[in-house]
Amino acid sequence: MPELPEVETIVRRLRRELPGRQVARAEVLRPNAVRGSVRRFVTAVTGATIEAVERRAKFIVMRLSGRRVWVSHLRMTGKWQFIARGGAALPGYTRAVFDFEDGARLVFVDPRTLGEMEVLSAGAWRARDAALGVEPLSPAFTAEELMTRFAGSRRAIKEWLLDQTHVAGLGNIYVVEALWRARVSPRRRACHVGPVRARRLHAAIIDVLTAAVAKQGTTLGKGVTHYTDATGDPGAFYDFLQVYDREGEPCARCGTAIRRITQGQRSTYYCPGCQR
DNA sequence: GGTCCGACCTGGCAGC
DNA sequence: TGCTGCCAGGTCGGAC
Repeated sequence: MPELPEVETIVRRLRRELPGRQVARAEVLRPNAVRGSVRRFVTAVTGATIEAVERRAKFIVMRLSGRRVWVSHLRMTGKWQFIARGGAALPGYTRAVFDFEDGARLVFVDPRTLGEMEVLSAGAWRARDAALGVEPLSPAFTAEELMTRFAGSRRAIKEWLLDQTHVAGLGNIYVVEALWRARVSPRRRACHVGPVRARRLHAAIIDVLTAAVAKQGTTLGKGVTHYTDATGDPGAFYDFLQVYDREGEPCARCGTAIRRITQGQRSTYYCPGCQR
């Protein structure tokens, strides 16, 4: 599922292709791919030039001419695919198509149709941005800041880390992996994560995200619902996962069988032997 | 204000 | 082989 490393991989690919291109035609095939009025959205992107492609948390942010911002979120199964002029036909589950003046296309594909996009004013995007938490791969993300924030919450640390208003961009896979690396139990209350564990967790979050970005993210399986980047390539980080999707396998650190529990209606994988 | 939980959505897969 | 029902999970909104 697209989390920070997967979205970053897609953004890096789109950044090579999109800046400077003008949208000649926009077609929304499934209305719920757009938040709000489809007609207004199509009017806003048609004729606009993409000036920059950025990532914020799990959002893909395309800066448009006219100080507008095209924001998309892939949710579970969304994908952006760039198709060069004369390239492949539209993939299955295409939800929106954007034709550029030079014949290239940008296609939004989403089998489970939870992904969505919208065009915002620069001011509206700034407000949305301000509500998101710190970027974990930025200098602003420090162990001290993390410790201070932990102190105010009795939530389980795993659920706390998934809250995008705290640390932006983390999702289920990388939270689970970071907790394993830091030897912190996912059930421990945030306010009971002391300085030693907080520093380990801070380092583990940076390490696991950096490693996953280097491997172009994680693809869990095959099929249309699994992550691929903007050119259709899968991520290669799956083999480096230590606990996620490894229920019953021995922990690489202590040999205890990896356990799966449910927290906040989501699967959590952890080692009951060495995560405390 | 913080926390919890259902809804959204549909492909994949296990079980029968 | 075909059908049924559960599972996956990021975000939002409502309830407590």
